[in-house]
Amino acid sequence: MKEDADRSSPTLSASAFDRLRQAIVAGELPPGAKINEPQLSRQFGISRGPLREAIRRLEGCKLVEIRPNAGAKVVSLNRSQVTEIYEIREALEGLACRLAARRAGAGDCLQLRQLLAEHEHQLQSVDGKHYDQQEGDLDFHFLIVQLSGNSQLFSLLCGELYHLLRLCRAQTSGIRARPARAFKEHHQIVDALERGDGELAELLMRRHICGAKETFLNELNQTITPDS
Amino acid sequence: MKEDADRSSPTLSASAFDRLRQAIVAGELPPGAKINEPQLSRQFGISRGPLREAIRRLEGCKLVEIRPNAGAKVVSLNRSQVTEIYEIREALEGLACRLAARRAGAGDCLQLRQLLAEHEHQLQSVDGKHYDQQEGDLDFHFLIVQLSGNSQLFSLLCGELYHLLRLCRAQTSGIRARPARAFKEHHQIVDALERGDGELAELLMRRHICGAKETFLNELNQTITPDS
DNA sequence: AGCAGATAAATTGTTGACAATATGAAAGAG
DNA sequence: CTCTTTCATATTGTCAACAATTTATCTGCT
Repeated sequence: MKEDADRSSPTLSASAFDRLRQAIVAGELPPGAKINEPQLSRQFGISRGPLREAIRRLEGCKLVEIRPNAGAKVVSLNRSQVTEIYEIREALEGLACRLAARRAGAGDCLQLRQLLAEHEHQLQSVDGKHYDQQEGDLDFHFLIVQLSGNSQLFSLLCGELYHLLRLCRAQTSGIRARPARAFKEHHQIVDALERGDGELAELLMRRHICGAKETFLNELNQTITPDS
Repeated sequence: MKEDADRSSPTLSASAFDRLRQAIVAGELPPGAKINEPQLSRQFGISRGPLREAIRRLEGCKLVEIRPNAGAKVVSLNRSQVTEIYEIREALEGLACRLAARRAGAGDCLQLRQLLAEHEHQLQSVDGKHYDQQEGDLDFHFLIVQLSGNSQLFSLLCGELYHLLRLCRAQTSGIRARPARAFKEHHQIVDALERGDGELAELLMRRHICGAKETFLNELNQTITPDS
């Protein structure tokens, strides 16, 4: 949580929302952490009014839980809840892929390939940056959701679910498994998109996410086990 | 928008949230309507602080759109956006059905049948109450989502999407088509759930929602066409 | 010592006032 | 007459203080 002044956001409430969300998904405010309004208002140099509005917006993203008269806490997800999120993600990104296959042009697929190439390059050169590979993975999925053309789906996945996923990932050690396999699967998905094969693209994406779920659950097992 | 004092909610903000959401999904605050803070705060007899918090929560439900320094408006969905929502709903409720088939016991299915019987009875007796049939339809879907056991899915569908659907329905004339067909499809879905056939239950639910989408889009065409 | 209840501190909920911005109306130029 | 500019109004954004509730601390009793 940096103490920098303002991120040139139109309103203090929006700025606080951005900063808080960033702090949460980065793990600086770990799951279960209490949201202390006086402390944060001092830290951000703003009043409690806009801060509370930001917290209510975070509640809408399901990143914090508010208990009346007892304040807000960063949401803490146990294994079954993480599984639930991956189930939802599988269904929604499968849909995104099916839709994207009908709308993606040659340029779109090229953009996807370039993105994958960049990530592959970053991974091969600097081995210490698995962290970025994580964010890169979301970039890929982000782009496909955008290609789907379904704006409601976009706001659901990129506005809520992906942030929840980043929050979950911040809980684990940060050591990523199976980057090579993920790249292969990503390319296969683009293959299907290029052919306009929505059915296959959906199937591949669902499998890809299902595998990611199992990988992540294994990582959770190897991490400390508070189970929240 | 009733002027009654308070609905015994723990906090004024939560109370205002409930009242505003109800007013929106009931069509009392129609799509595109401006959310006037001074007016509503007078109307609710509360200060603007908790009211603003309620509005930020409504934004999280996607029921209002906030433009910085210009206030909030009730969201207005055009045909393509409604289509997008139905696409998402199809994927998510398909998932819900598949999951519910694995968890639903005999008692759960009986409860579903009873619910359907009640609705069928209401429909046959009082013909003027198509309106309730609408809400009853959501009750059925609500129960299935609950049976899925996926709490994240529940909060997504019942906390957000269903309210959006009710908002959309308030735009149309209120004259419901195809109640008989819907009942038949509902029963077929319960049939599949009873047999524990998740694949079939998902397929039937997806078809059911797809049909509901087309019906609704036709109703929209017969209504006035501002297209927002 | 350990626990129950009372007291004090801290935090959340709420309010009304002030500042900044946007909306709408009136006046003036082309 | 239309468009632009200016000004008045209304609304949003923010703040600091107060009230209500919860949490923590400290007694006093068994």
